[in-house]
Amino acid sequence: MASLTTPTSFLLFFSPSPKPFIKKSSTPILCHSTTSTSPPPEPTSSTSPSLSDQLKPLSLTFLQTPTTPNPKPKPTWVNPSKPKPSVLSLVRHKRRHPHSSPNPNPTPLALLSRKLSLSTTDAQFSAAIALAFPAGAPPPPLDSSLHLLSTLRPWQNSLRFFHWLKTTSPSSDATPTILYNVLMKSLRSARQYDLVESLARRMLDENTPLDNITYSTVITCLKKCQRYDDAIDWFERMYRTGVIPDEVTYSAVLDVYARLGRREEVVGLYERARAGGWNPDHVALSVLARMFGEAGDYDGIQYVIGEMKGSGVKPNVVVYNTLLEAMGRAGKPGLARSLFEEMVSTGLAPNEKTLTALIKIYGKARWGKDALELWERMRANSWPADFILYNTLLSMCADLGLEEEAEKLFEDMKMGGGCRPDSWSYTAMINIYGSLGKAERALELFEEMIANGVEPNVMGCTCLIQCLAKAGRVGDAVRVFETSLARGIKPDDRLCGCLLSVVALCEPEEMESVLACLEKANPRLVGLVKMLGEEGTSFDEVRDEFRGILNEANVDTRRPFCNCLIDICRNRHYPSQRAHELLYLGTLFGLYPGLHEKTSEEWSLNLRSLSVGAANTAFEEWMKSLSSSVDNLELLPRSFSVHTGSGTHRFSQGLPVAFASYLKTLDVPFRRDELRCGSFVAAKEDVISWVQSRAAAVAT
DNA sequence: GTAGGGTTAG
Repeated sequence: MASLTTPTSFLLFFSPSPKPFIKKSSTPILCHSTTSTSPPPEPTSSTSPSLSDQLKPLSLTFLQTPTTPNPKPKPTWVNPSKPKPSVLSLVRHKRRHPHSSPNPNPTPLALLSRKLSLSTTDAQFSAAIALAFPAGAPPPPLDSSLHLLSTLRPWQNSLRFFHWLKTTSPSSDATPTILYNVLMKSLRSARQYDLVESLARRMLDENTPLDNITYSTVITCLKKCQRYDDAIDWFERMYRTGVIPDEVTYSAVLDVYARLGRREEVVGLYERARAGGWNPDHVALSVLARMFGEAGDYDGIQYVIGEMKGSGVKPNVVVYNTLLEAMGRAGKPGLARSLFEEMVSTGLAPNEKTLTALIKIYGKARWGKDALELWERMRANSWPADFILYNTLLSMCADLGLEEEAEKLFEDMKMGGGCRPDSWSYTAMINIYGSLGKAERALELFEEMIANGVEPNVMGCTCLIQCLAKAGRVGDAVRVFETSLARGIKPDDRLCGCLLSVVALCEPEEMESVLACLEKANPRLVGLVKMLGEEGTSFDEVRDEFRGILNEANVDTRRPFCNCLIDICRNRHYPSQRAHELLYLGTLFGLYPGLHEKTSEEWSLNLRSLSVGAANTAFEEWMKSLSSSVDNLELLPRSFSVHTGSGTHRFSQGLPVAFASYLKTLDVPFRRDELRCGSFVAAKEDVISWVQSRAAAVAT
């Protein structure tokens, strides 16, 4: 890549299509397209064709819907020697029923299980088992073995029992599949996922048949540790070895593809199974709904609802919860509300998750009134609440600035039974007081939290530091940071961004103490801050180091980092070109999409996502480019506008006010737009005469 | 807890 020469003006608003210098390789993709918001293309299949690729031609055959009704449909599968290929078996595995009848009293077997569970070493276990099953005595019957395998604790004892069983039974006897399956389930609940997979490999090695239960257990284990590709390998192995998945295994795999974001393949597999005569159940529909919700795909959600109605499945509470969540993600709060009313009217009782999903949706939509009404209705109907629901309500109050309601809820939690405030609850309260500028109350809550033995989390610590610094209490903010670090909080990128903003806004004599905090969290950022302050640092050095830091940072914190660094450069009187260099790089890296727009009617500058310093810097660049346009006699629009937003958002740093006062110092023709809140406008004639008068001033 | 799949938080 050719090195970019240090430009005197960064041509921010001219460069036709800036090529980002971001490494092209893997995960940290910093170069978003600035024009398109469409998701990245689906990953293409690798070396061997995937299962769904192989199934595609068949799927097309099945999915053909004749445009004209065919009076005599020709059966597709006429040759009985060639059975209709099916991707899934419509028959579920029969559940095995133990021979013994249920007994309310602890059986000898249950007592034995307890005794064996006391073992903590191989030797102890061997001794205990030798007592229960003396040499020469018959081995335990299958039912007893199954009971022991699934009830022994901890999982090591299940494994020891399994090994003992294998050594005691004659080697000619194959180990029944069910023993493996039950052991696997036990290991899965102990989160020993790798062990489950190695047991499945052992079954393959010793030719113990794997059935649908084995496969679905292995697949869900791999799913739980995000080894999705391995899960798909096992699924494909089923077909290779002639085991046709049933609906349980099939929906587990649909979920695997869904979590990989391979939506087209999920739909392909789903429709393929539908074409084979399968009627989806609640689980499959939930998987689809979750997937479309995750993607914010409203059409997909409608498809699921259509499938539900079409196949006659009456949604249960889980399906409703998933659909509600999906509606929320797709940004349809009104539809979520009607779906909820539909659910209640069918007589289904909402549970904690239903209500949590709704409160989240109402909060995001800023429907405080609806959220509070729902809360009243919950109490009136005695609908269930848990601490997640309480915390969601508190967070909603924090987002909407509902101080009194939050305090009432928080008191409820302290008084009530099972829902004691935890670090999330305290964080929400600190967030409320912090965003209302009540630094003292926020600090009191932090101290109360620690006094009550609730460990602070990184979010609460960030909120508190932010609010203390805003109140000018930088020393307290530094102390909170030190305390939190000492209590084992691991600073994340958000906290670093928060510290960086304190570096920008604190008094000069406080800067070193804040940088010392940041040094412990992200020394590289401190290095960059120092580099920026030095006269001798070249543009290329800034670019490379800044890019390196951004590539390491969480995507959501990249723009805040850039904003804060620009503020630091301006507030600390760093070399004057620095702020412009950073804004240029930020734009190049795609951190400020849609910064300016041109229509024939109006050219506009959108400063809404910029900090005060970044906004001023961007405005200066923009005015430079407008001057050039005037000088070059370009076709100009009737008006020019700058948008700062109304400043009512909770995180707003008062940009409209700051920008208005900055405008006054500049003597530029922009004036507040009386019609559009947070906008500033100038007419073409005023801009032209301003440019000409400046040129005249320079000439004299 | 006596074989397998889906839903909850900045």
